[in-house]
Amino acid sequence: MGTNATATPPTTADLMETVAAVGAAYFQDFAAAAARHGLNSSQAKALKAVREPVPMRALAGRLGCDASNVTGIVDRLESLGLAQREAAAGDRRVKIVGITEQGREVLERIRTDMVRAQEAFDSLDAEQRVALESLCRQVLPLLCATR
Amino acid sequence: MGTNATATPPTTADLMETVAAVGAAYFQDFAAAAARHGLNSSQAKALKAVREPVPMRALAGRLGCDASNVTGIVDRLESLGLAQREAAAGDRRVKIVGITEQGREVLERIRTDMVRAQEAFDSLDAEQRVALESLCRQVLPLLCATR
DNA sequence: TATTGTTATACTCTATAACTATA
DNA sequence: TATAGTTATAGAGTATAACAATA
Repeated sequence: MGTNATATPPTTADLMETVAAVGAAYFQDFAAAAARHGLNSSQAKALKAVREPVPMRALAGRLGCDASNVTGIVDRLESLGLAQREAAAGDRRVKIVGITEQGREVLERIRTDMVRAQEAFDSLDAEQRVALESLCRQVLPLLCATR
Repeated sequence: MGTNATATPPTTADLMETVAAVGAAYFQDFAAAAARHGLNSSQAKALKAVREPVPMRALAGRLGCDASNVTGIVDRLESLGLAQREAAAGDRRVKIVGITEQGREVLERIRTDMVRAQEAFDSLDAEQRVALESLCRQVLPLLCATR
């Protein structure tokens, strides 16, 4: 049941179409799971990003949005007890955002709440997992390269 | 240079993380390419969806948005000469949206304008393409399943 | 009476600019 | 003076509700 080397390989355009469909479906599943926990996708993405403490401004960079938005996003997480701001030692201007124990639990629940994604990737056997992970890792740096 | 069967397979959680990163990077590339052609991602997604003519309401379903938004989206495509509305034969309430020749050209240019995605998937050899396409196709129906 | 497409309207998310407090 | 975070504000995208035309 390995890869069929004789199959005609898809064109780059075909591959893009298929990968786009997977990406879109995955994101939908993610957003729905986050919503069930009272978070929109930006807030959930931020919660994921603060698993290691990070200054507000750096968080904006990670989320790819303006720094002014991060205030509201972190406000929401903090009001739910999922993240917390701490003053940075050394520079009293910066605040460092970290995840709380409760935040970690919610993050974990969101992931297990992504039922479709769970089923989809659980359906892959060990060899297929290795293959998919490896292909994604090869493709990822090229996709992220700054031009 | 085939898959390494002895590598420890990633957990489902790891796999989800990696696939999410690929999906996000791909979408960014797509949105940037669309913007270079004067379209936002919704409009570009709609242009892709009307390669086969489709009624306004059905288009809303495909885009996963409310029908009221489709009016503006198609207005934009029509004003750029990329799509056109036609009265449906048989039911004078419905309008069918189709792509124009110019629309097809723009769609093609958007794809070739996704330089990072092009490079990323061009970097895969024939065997890797077959493998990635096949894995995506296995996973996709599970990801899209209505619950 | 139900449905299609449209309009009017409100809400959410994001970006820009101005402000404060530190450096 | 420059920078981190915040606030005020405006813009874009989306959803809800009401409407006209048609079924």
